Amino acid sequence: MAVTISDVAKLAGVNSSTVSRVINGKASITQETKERVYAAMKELDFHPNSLARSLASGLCGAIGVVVDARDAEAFSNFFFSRSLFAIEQVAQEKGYQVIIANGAQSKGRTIESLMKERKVDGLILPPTTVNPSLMEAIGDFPYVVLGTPDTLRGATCWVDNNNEQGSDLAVHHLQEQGYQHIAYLGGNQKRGFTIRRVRGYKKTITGEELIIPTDGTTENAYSTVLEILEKKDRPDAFVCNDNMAAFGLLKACKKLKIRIPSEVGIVAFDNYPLAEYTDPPLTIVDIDTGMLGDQAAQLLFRRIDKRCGNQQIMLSTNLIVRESSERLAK
Amino acid sequence: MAVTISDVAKLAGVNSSTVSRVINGKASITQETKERVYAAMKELDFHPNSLARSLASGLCGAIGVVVDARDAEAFSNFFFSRSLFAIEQVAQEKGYQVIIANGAQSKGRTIESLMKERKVDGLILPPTTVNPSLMEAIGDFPYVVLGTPDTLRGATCWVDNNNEQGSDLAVHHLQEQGYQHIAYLGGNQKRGFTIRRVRGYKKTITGEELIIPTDGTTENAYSTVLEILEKKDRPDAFVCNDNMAAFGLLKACKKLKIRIPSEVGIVAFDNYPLAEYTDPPLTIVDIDTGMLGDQAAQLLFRRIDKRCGNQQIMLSTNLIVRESSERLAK
DNA sequence: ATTAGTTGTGCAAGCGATTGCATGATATTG
DNA sequence: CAATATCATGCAATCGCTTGCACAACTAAT
Repeated sequence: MAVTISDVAKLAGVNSSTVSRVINGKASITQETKERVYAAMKELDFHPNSLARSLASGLCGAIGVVVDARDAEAFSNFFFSRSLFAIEQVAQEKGYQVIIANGAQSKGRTIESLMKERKVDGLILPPTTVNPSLMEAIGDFPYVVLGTPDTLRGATCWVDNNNEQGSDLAVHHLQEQGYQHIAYLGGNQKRGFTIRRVRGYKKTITGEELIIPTDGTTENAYSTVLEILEKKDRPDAFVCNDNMAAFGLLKACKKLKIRIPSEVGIVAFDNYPLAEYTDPPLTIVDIDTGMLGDQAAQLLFRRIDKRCGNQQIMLSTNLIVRESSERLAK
Repeated sequence: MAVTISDVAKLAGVNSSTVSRVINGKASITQETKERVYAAMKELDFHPNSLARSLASGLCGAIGVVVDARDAEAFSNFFFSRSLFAIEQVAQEKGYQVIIANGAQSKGRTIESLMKERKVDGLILPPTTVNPSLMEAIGDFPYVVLGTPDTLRGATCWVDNNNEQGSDLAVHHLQEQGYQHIAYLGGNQKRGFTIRRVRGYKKTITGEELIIPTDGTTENAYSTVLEILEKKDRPDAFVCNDNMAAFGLLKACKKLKIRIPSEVGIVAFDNYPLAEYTDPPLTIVDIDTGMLGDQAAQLLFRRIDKRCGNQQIMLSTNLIVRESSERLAK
């Protein structure tokens, strides 16, 4: 058996509750007693059993991050992994563990189990899981949605990048650079963030609207856009829903020997490491997923500590201007 | 307070130990009793407190995945995230949680805490953390290293892709395609897997050896290889340590108008989603990170169930032949 | 010197399950 | 039909820690 708190107590010549108090830095304990306890802990190589602690204290010291990943692709999505890194960092500072769980196959049962079986003190959820029945089950359990839910926007607690504003930034920039006919390329038009980006595009655009959906792959973007570029009245600029679409577009332009940025300008959402190294480098609406994760985790801990209720945090996006859209000399 | 096992027992008119046995499917319980208990559980919306369970049973129902990530980049590394996806899947089937922890800043303290504070029943570790003192601390606690440790290869438990064999595959293929002067491009020459890949390259190569280290970025690979390609006696083929190096190489060839695969052949390790869409598409030594995670998790659970001791599992790699190395007509 | 207020520590009752042992009720066997 | 084995269930200890309450010792105020 492992070393317990009473072993330490015995060795230090005190009661186990005193040891507990020393561990948790509670109440007033004589410096001398403290030192005796610490010495005993060190001598016995004592590590408190976190399960027993949690059971007694009612706090489990873990938060859950739920993903909605049908395949490895979605999971390795760098959006997710960067947020996760940030979340883990915040949790570590707080002395919390991070539990990840894929909720894709389970229709809310993953979330329920994490919560009701007392495995976590709080949850970070993907927007796709939000629905009225889940929210009812959650009750006042601390959670934060990472992204804007499609329903219950006002009644839930979430952190998101401002996708509308991102499109606005992109379109404005392209207009300033003198592009006239700006199209929106890519994205599953059913997903919330795409809808919001398209909405921002529509709101800001002055000329003719053109929305070109894709299935999310580079290949599909390539073939789809190829046709469009061959037309006479082709757009002279594109806002791309993601880097995949942009890569496809780059390839199509290369194929047709269309020069970038002089003939066609490109701005893309998301900042893949590779976006900097394409030819030419891509102008990007930077979605700072690290910050997103950080903010979500901070907010979650505030809720766990009962220091706030539902909140909606919208982070603004930044434009990183690179060659793909710089038609005007600086 | 939450619903407890004794509430259920009371409602079902049985003892709490009976309820416990029903939950755990233990011993022989009358069908009728079982049904009464199930009904009571449903009526009260009972969820067993996993903390109390773990404390009593001695099993925590979680495994830990330790990462060694200094920055978000390393963390979002798709190698890691794909493995993680697979690990989570295996764990979920077993009813286990997955705890992730970044051990980068803590010099083994993360691992020690996870293990000794009874937070997990087993650990999946990165090869970089392996050293004699850690192994001593671990003792016979179940763990699996994901990758080959640089030290203690024979005395630890790990799962890895066969990097040497991967290089062998690559070089052989290039030789078959008639390339004569094959160079090895990229990689931090201090990292274990790079060393093993280079070893495989050296072993299989017949002509002149040429090893070109890079700092891992596309940019560095580009500038480094540009110089080399301008020389007269440049290599006519490259084995790239990773996709980043290959992207840099592609860019350099394009710049110098060197045709691929007729003038220069390329094979690269790792299978980024993008590798299929480059121009030309890259021939790849496929590192199946999903399988790696799957095998590691399976092995870990075997160890947790005490069904095996240290084991070393080496998965062989596959070559995915695409245009970048196909000089001969098929 | 008496009273009141701190302070440091011990006692013991939880937290919510699991599980070995005991027991009474059935089933099996000669 | 007595004796034995098997089955279904209850009792109570246990897992290792936290924490409210009690209390003695000491300080400060009147």
